[in-house]
Amino acid sequence: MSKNQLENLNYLIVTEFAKTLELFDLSSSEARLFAVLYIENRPMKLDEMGEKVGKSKTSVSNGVRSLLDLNLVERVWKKGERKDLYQADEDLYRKFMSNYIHKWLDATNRQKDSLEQIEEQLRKESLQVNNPSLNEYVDDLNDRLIGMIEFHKLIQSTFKDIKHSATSLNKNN
Amino acid sequence: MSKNQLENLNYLIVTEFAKTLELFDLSSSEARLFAVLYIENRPMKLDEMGEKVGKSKTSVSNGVRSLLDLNLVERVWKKGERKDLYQADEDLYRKFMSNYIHKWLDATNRQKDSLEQIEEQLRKESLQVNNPSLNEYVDDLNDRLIGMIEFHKLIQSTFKDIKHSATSLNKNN
DNA sequence: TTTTTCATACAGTTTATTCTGTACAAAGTT
DNA sequence: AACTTTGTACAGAATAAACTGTATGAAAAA
Repeated sequence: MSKNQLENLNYLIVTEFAKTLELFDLSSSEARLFAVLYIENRPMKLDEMGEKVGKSKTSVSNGVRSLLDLNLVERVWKKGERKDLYQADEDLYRKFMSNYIHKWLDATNRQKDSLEQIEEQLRKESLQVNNPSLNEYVDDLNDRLIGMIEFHKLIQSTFKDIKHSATSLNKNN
Repeated sequence: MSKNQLENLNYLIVTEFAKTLELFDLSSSEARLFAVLYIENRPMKLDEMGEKVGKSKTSVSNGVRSLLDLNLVERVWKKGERKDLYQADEDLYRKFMSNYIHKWLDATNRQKDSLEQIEEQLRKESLQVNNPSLNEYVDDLNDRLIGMIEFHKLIQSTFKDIKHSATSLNKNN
């Protein structure tokens, strides 16, 4: 097997892996960048990454910062090295999955709160409605609100389950 | 409470609900469109929806078709009505969650297969490598591949758990 | 201190996505 | 058959996202 063939395989792997990472709401560039960092398995410089993903240094700099913000990549210090070095977190599952679950739980919690607040407001003000057709409209609206809130609760309970399943999986490793 | 105030609440609810729906990979327009259909709780015509979401008929037509493709909305027939009528599926949780879970399972399965295929290819061809430095590279690459495949397995096992949890939730309703 | 090397802010460009208006074909009405 | 009404294909406009090259300031090297 030639070096060329190996580089080809490397390229394929990066491409496939990046597709999976996009499912976690990374942009395609971010996904590819992380995939490269992960497969190289060593601290890399901006220009090295730029070379590998075929993007400008500015672009890679932005990408790396996103990944840093998401806690998927860390900056590494090496004696006598002037350029910044970055490397991918090893623990794929924990980083990606738990990030993801928390994102869902946060978001649905926030939105459920908003809806419940609206529900309360609706309940309060509906007492002052005498017009029968308006009253009916309020009731309908309230039904729908309840449906939505229930939906949010179900999502949350599902993701809480995942959360537990996820942490127990981690324990077994 | 005035009719105007109610419309205002309605607007707020749609906005909040749409945010949640975007988490399921709907575009913001699709999300808003579904939210409107759901809150109205009745079959709606294209122009009515266009009015409510403030978009052109063409735009709504495209949006509705996307939602139809995703099985989130259905076309409804009504006697003596020339225009098409569409309404939102009632069962939010089942439609959105199970769609979503299957999407994950499908995608990760496909990508895991690709990676395993590459792994096999690597294993076969690596037997013909004599150059020591290339050999090391092959081993490193293989390690990384194994890490990725493991990652995919963990994701799958997590989503299979959710799938069960989700279906049991449904039984209790 | 001067010079070099680096990361990133910024502005402008390219590319991709979303939306609109017109046009047309299919179906309904007269 | 002639005329309306309706949904959507299509092409172009508007908007948003991603990328690039230049410029700048901070830090290291000379």
